[in-house]
Amino acid sequence: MFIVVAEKASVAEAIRDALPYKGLKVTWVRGHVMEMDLPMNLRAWRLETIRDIMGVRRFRYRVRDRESYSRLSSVFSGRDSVLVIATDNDHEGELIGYEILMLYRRIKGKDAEYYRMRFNSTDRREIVGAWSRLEGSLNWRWVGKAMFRHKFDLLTGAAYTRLLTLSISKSGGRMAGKSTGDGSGCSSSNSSSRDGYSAGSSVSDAGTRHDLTISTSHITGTNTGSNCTGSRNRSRKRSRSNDPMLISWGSCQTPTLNFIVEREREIEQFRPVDYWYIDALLMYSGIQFRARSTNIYDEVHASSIYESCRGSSTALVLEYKERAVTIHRPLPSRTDDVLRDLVRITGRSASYLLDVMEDLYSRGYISYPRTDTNRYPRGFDFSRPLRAALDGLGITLNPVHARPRNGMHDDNAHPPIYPVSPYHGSGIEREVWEYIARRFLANAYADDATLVKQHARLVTAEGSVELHAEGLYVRDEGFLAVYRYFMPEEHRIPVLVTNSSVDVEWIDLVKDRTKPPSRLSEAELLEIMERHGIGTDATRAEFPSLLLRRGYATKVRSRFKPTALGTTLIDALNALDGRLVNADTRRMVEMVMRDIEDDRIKEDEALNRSIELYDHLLSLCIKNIGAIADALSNITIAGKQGRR
DNA sequence: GCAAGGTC
Repeated sequence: MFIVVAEKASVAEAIRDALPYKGLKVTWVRGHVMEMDLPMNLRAWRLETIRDIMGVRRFRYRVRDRESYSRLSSVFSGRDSVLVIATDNDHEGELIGYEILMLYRRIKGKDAEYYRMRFNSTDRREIVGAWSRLEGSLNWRWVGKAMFRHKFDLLTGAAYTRLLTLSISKSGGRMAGKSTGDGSGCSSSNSSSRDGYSAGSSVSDAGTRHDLTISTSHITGTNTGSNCTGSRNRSRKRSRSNDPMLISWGSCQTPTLNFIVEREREIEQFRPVDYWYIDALLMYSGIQFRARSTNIYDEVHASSIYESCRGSSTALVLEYKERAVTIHRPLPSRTDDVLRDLVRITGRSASYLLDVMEDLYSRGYISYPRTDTNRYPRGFDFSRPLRAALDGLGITLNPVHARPRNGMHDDNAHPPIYPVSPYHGSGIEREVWEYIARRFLANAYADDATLVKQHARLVTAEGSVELHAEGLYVRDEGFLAVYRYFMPEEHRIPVLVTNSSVDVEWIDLVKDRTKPPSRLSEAELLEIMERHGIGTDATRAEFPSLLLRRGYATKVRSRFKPTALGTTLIDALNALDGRLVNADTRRMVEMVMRDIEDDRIKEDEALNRSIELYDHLLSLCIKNIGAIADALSNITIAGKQGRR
């Protein structure tokens, strides 16, 4: 009996439909089954043990999804069961597969046979194809790189967060206290005989060893609380008023906050400058159009120029030019590009929109929504997405071959997002589906658009002041016909002839001043995060919301403004070492992950080397913690009073 | 009570 385990229920269902065979049982988990945590002796938050965190190399692997864990346990206990790992085809899916394998081999023995099934969509043929080419092993380099990231982020995140949080509570900034002890039902009050089982060496393949200790106390214990695995609750959490103040640090959240603080600094330091320009309304063969001079930064000079030309009733055309500009059709849909556009189009937050995509995916309307790929694989079958898009949009198209414009990104795990079946519903789901369908058509079945930019240079009859007029119109609509989201606004000027004369309707002197850059919108923040490799396509959307919950930033007219707490935190850390706040940490993590994947370094050595630097920076923080804590405490106490 | 990564 093959036991096929998918990463989520919706995929399990698709597999069951595609492979309706006897002797095949499909079940599922819900993302990670296990969660990495610090060993028990470091459970308590204490300043004295913070340095020890960085030295941890044996991790506790806790069961986080008890329901999946016990369901799998009982299925694996069947006498002739053989595991087929059907988690997502990416490194995090590989790690989830490893978690499943650990459990399987605890039951079946350390050499028990298993298979890995790889597919990139829940499309029936894709699944049938994957079943026909099962692999005999996990990709251990993928497991290793995912494991490295988990460990690095846990050690650094826990150490810095505890240091910052504990030191401000020491210096009097602590909020109304919640006990940090047990009583939650989540502790290991029931010590099972299997507690402390070490899985490290028993499931290593291909020379890969992972020092893990499985704690089974959650499974066998009498825990009824749901908050042990409550990631759902976490994201709903709004108020911090009853929590002890938490000052968190993380390789993704801190650089994201830093982007917001940096922008605020630019705005604060901005000094506006006054300038003037000549503005004119002109007319040529019955068509009105605007023209203006370049900016003049001196008031006296501007006035004299204006005085010299204000009596003009005509202007002379010095030059008229048209320039064709090609607007390329969009690339295949990657999560990041799609979210950024949809945030602009719908005004909803990226994390919400990703939920909507997840929902459309699980109901079979679009392909897997978390992808970093914007090129189609060789042999990709466009016919079904095409039918889905045309049907769902009510468009007819003469049969033509797909000729997608491909990008350069490939995560080697998922194809771009494409429509799988027509969605005829309404509301935000429809908006999202429609965007994906339209983008699919625009990319693979439409031409680039051609715009024409017009530029005219004129000179006033009196004073000889040079004026410029700009125009824009669409020559070939191309993909814009099906993808109207960011349609350029047409504003034509008449086609002018050199040396001809145009009428001046009025002429004016306008005063203006240079403006500071605006605060970051969510779309801009996401774009910057992506450019710096902060987060993944699946998680990036979460961080802006997290910063709001932590009280590091607020949203003012849908743009991000750092709070005093956020600014103080960044300033204090940045003063010690820029690497504590900028995107370097993440860049390093990404690089090391690539090295592990390409077998240039082993996971344990990668961890030692990377932690070394952040251990050094930690001791720097500890040396200076007095000043950091004072600055933060002043803010948090003031902030607390301010909220009352 | 920590991170970031999955999914719900």
